[in-house]
Amino acid sequence: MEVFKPVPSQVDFVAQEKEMLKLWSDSQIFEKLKSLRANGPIWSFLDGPITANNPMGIHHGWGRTYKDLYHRFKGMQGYHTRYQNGFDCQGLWVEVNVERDLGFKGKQDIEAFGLEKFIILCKQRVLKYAAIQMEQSVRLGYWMNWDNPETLQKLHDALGKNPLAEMTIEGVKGPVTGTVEQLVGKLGTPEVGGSYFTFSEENNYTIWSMLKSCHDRGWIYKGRDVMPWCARCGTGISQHEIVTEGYRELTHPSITLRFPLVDRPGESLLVWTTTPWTLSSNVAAAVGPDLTYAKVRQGEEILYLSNKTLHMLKGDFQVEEELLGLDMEGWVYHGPFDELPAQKEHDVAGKHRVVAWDEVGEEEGTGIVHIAPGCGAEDFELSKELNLAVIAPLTENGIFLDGFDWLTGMNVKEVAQPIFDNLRKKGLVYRIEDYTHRYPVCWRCQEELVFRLVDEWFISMGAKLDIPYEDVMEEQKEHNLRYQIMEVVTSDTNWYPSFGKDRELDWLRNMDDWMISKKRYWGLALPIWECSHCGHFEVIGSRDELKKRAVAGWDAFEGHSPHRPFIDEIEIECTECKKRMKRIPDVGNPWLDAGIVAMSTMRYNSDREYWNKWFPADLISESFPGQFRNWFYSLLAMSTILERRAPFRDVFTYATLNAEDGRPMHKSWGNMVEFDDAADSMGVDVMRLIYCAHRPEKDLAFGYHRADEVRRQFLIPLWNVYSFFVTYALIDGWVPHKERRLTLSLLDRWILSRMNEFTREVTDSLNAYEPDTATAAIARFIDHLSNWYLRRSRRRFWAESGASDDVDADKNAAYDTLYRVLITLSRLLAPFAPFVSEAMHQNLTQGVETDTPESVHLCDWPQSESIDTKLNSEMEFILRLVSLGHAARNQANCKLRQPLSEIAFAVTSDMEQEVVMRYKDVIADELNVKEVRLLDVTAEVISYQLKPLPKQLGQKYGSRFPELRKAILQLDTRDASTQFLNGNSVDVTLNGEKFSILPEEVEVIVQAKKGFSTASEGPYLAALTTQVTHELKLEGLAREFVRRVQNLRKSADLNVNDQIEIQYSSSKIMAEAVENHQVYISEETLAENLKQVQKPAGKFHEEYTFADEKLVLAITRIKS
RNA sequence: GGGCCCGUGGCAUAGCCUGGUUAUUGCGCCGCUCUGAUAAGGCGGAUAUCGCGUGUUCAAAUCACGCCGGGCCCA
Repeated sequence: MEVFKPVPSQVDFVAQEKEMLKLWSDSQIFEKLKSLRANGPIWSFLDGPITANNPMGIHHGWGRTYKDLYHRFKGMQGYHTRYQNGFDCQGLWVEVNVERDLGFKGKQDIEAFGLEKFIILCKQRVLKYAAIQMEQSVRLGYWMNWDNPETLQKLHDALGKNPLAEMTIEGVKGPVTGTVEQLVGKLGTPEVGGSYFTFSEENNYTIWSMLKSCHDRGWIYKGRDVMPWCARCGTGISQHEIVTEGYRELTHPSITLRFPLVDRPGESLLVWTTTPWTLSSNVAAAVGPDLTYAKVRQGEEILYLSNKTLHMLKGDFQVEEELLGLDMEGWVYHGPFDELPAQKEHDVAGKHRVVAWDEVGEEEGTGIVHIAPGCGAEDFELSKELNLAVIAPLTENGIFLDGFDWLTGMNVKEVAQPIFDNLRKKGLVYRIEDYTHRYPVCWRCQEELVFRLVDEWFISMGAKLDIPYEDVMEEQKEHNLRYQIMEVVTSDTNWYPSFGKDRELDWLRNMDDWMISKKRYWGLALPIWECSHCGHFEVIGSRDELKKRAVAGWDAFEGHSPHRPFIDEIEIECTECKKRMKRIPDVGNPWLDAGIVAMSTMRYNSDREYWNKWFPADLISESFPGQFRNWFYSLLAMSTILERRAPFRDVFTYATLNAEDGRPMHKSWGNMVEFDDAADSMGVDVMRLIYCAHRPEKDLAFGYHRADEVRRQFLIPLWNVYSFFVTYALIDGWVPHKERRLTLSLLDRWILSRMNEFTREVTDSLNAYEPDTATAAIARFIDHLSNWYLRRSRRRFWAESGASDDVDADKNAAYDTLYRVLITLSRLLAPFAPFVSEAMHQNLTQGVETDTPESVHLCDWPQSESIDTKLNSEMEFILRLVSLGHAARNQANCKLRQPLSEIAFAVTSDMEQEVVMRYKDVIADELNVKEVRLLDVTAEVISYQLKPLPKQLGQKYGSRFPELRKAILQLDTRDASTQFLNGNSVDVTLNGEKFSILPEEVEVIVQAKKGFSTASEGPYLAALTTQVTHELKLEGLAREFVRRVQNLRKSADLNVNDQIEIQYSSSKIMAEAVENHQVYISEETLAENLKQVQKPAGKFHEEYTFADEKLVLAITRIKS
């Protein structure tokens, strides 16, 4: 009976991953993990919702790997966790895609299509992509309480047919029945289970209660402001969305034009703008009160502009006079569009005046700024200060309103040229030229934004006090949300990397009030009812409250989710004037949806006991771009509003994923890697290891080359150690035994001690949120295991069983050690590379040890047992010396296969000498030398060099170090070196003062005399004797012979225990070598027969020429 | 203009908190080499004024200040 299944050295990792997925699903491993840990301590993770709008990208894999890494780590440590993924469902990004699918151009198309149908399509899109992302996540090995994708598909289809039809789906504790729309709204609830969806009723109504809580404190208000506006989407873009990704480098025609002065005929202000459409609404021109302006003559006319912008004038000019901006204040000019009815209506025509404004600069333009308060945010601010008229020219679709004569009905995008023509006719144009600048665009549809005067709804963040946070008094915080949030961040949260906290606090310090409304369709229905009669508004905090207050429309709404259009039917009575109030048509900012989840998904309003158990989250994790002002912010804001507590304890953040060339991934640049492709060609273990090995705060260059590196570094050596183990265990019929009385070798004891050290490193690094450090420790350990422990232990596994008790005992110790290491390694690796570790676990334990869990992921996290630090550092030291030995061989150009008589080492202390001698067998084997000894530092050293160690001496003697150093270098080198090497101090006299220099304060660098090939590093020297005697040469040739046979065996694809017959013919010395080492060769190659013949014959045949020797070989398998 | 991060061979990176005179590792390149687990591995070589400047110090990649450049975030 075979215990282990044979493990070939080559494996299809991707196919194996798919087998493991099947195993997990067939055996319900994840379900078993959850029941296993059901009574464990709580570890609360809160997932940041992924937008369910497209298939998952490769960058999502990064974050999801971290999330899964920590879930599995904590799971193995015994923690009970919620495993709830989240989908972000509501908002403009879903709408934009649905519009695109339908070929819509703007809001009118949606209105014409019908809101009811449109909203259903939005919900369907979310369900469709949520199902796709789930399947991708499962492929990644991400263990969460996933919904059944088929159920989502069923809901998707049913929603399209009849949202009010009855339906039954499988819930957590049995079937759940309701209308399709109700069931969709219940996704993620305790009843239905699975991922949370931000469009759920629970989520929406919890936001309502939060908004009500704000309103109770007077923090909700309707503001009139000039906002960046997307005319295509027909909505304002809030400060939270516009920054960074909302700007593009664009070129527009800019115009410089004259504003003729009323009381100064022939004289004009010179004004510059990049947005000619705003000239229609000009009311003033601003000058910097302290700037110097020039009165300039050009031909017949007089122009005014600031001194530092004179370079923009074309042609000759004479400065006639200089004056301060202050002097110009109050001048009146003719506006460029005084003839428009809107200008007359606002009583500005002919009354435009010059105003003083500190913000005016001279970097661009003319130092005189055209002011249109209805078209610019700063202009609007200024208008409030100076009581200027506000002319708002555009509809929400960017069309000129009535009152603009020939402009009325034109699109803002198309008016630049007609306006230039018009101004040219009026003789106002001075110059028109292209200008490139950063201009805001809609972050979703890329349309250029305009600034538009709108009514929007805000949550007041509280005044910005111009003092450091530490100086804000308790009573100032009391009514100030800004400082309350800063307070919870400061006292209750830890950020990894730590600078995240500073970034968040910086955002909080500077942010404006939170604009929560959007003039769109698909999203949270803001629960604000407003009286058109008296202007009073109320915020409704729950469905029940709404039902009580409803005086109309409830029947139409009943049975529907709280979304448009049905929610809009409901009217309530105004408490002030008793008239009917209607809901404002706006929907909510989507960060309300994502930010409430620390409350909603933890059942804040439905099961307070549960909430108390799971809130706050122990960990949240997302990438930095955007999240400091978005999700982190909204989570903090809402939790502070409701509880004045932080919603999480630790935040683990990471940077941005780029393509391998370091640039962002872009379909058209050909550097895009799709998640599904990567999963199926590099494999997800490799993908996960790329992520885990990377420093989180640095941008990650992701690609297939990196994947190859990672596979080579981790999976291949790991797999081959495992394959080696299984191969020989099967040959020997070795199985693990509970009862172990082992005589461990030095190497066994070392690798076990290293394993414990490594266990501690991985555990500590994960606890410190340094998965990259943990992964580096894994790489180091695999390297030690494969390239040292196993390479130096292989022979023990080949020894023939039954030869002697000692040999059997040693072999058993080797098997047992390697087995234990592989078992522990598979567990430590499980959170990082869950598939390959599971494959190893399955084969190594199932059917072998009855009490081993059926999956590696059900195992307990390994504990670090005794670490023999002395042993570990000794071996570190030996590895250094061995490396020097290899270098010495390389120096002599002497291949390792050629045995040499001896190697001698120079080291720095008695202790090190003792270590070398204790490890001489290992060193001799590795370096293929007959003898390992210490260099005789008096007889065999040709030169000495003293190197005073600055660290020791500098710290001890401070500023006297340079002189002391000089004095040491002036000592008799040979004499002093010998003293130091013998462990004695040497006295140095400096200005009559005596200093005793200790041996550990000086490095002695020695050079061996002729006859050795040497390599050195600092004070360490490896000196190799390179003479090759005839005997050694024969031995080397015998090894050459063996090597050739082994290559033949390998290319013949023989099993490692197949017996063979060898026939050979060769030159004379080679023949002598074979004869002298017949036994050795036969043993090494498993040769029953070794025959010298004229013409070697056999199944596998090869001729070699090397050095001066010729060899013809043939081998035949004779039995297996 | 403000906050945060970063600048190290051709490229990518470690070290910086806690200063020590020969700066880590990987990729790529060249040479050598090992292998009855290894699609690998090992040894060596070429390639770095550690962004620039000033200061602190016996000593600066490391600490401080200023500047330059890049990134993220804000104005």
